[in-house]
Amino acid sequence: MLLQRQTTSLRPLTTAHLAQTMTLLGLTVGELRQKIETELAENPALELVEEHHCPVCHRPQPNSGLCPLCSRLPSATAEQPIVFLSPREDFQHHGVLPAEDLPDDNLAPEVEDLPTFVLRQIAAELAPEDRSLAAHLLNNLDEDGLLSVSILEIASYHHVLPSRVEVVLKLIQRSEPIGVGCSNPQEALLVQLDVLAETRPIPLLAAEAIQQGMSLLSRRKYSELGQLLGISTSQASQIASFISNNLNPYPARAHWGDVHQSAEPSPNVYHTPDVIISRLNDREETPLVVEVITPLYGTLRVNPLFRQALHQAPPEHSTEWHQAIDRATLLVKCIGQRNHTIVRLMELLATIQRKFILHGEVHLLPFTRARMADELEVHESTISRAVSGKAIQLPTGRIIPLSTFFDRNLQVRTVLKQIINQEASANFSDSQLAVILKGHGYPVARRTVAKYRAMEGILPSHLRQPFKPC
DNA sequence: CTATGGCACGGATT
DNA sequence: AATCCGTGCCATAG
Repeated sequence: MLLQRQTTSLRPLTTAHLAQTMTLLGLTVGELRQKIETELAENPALELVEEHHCPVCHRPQPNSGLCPLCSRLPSATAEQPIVFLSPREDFQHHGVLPAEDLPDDNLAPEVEDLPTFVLRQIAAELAPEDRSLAAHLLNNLDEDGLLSVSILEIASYHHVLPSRVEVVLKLIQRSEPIGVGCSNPQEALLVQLDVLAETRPIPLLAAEAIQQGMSLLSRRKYSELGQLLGISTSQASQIASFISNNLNPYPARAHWGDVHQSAEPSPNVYHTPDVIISRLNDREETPLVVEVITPLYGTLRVNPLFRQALHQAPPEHSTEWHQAIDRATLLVKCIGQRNHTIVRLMELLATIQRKFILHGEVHLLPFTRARMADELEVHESTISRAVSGKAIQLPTGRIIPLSTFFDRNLQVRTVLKQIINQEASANFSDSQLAVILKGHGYPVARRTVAKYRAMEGILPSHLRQPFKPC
């Protein structure tokens, strides 16, 4: 107690304040934007200055002159990714990157919002008189693709039976992104599971796990989940990993597994991408364009006028004003630091995993955060923070967790999947698979093959269908 | 006897 | 320090 007091009083407020660093690295764009917005509202010393536009591509950017992309374009090489900060907020759910990214490219990007996207899919099966119902439903989706009104509300508004609304809703839920229009994540998962079951075997009890153990599932209490379902802990966690690999509780947020530990009231875990990677054009030998998304348009800085006015501060507000300045400086500095780290991280990642980004999971090289930390000469935890909870959009439009880049066995698992899919008549047993994998350069134990199978939801050999749909 | 799943341990990773 | 991951050994099912 006494000791604590001493240490706190030892530090003079002013310098301690400035030396401090905020933990911004671990935040996603969405979280960071919230933080900045509240800070902006509360702190008069903070100022958001208007952005400029690049004369070539008209993309908004902090400085005048050419934007980072356009200025680096001439010297771009295929191996070296172009990484820069981008204020883009308007990504598309299923988005192929809008063409505005390519200077000289005059194609207007076809912007389609989620409601129209879904409506187009179901149009054929939709009775004309139900069109307004569908429209009403689709317009009440929240940003996660979940329905924010009740069926009864809609029904009574349109003077129809709830069952009719349900029919339309079912139609919606079964279209891409599968699960849109469910009223909660749980329901969305179940619909997805159901649809998935038509094309591929799914683990037993997966549905039960979602129905009964949703809260356990999201808190990663696998042993309790196992007890609930009457199965072992490892079985439970295998089901969990299947779910997080293949299903998505927030349909509009594209493919993004990893049920995060933070419990119920934080829907922000699933979010818009923090980084978007695209290719410059369709040719093979092009540099990757990596956009690290910034939360706001414009640049954040300490208001110079406020700083000038500091001398004339009324004495009773003097310290208060100083603190405001300090806070603002700190925030600006930390945001800069955050951006810097992420940019460097992405530069290296995009270089190393170029093949993975372009050609898929088979080409993912095993690479640990520790190694990355070593290369970048930062602490391991820095990388961990930078990676965790963030999402990245690949050139294909898929959104995946950034942590996938450090998935140690994804590569082997995909190869395994391929082998099993290609297996002609006879199904390989786990030990056979182990031998084959060894031949491909992946020495794994038979026991491990079994685990990978389970993770991918592939049944044991004697239960597998001899015919592969392809 | 063969193929798999459960459990648990040790080492790597975060 | 906590967690994840690959593996070996044993039990069980077919």
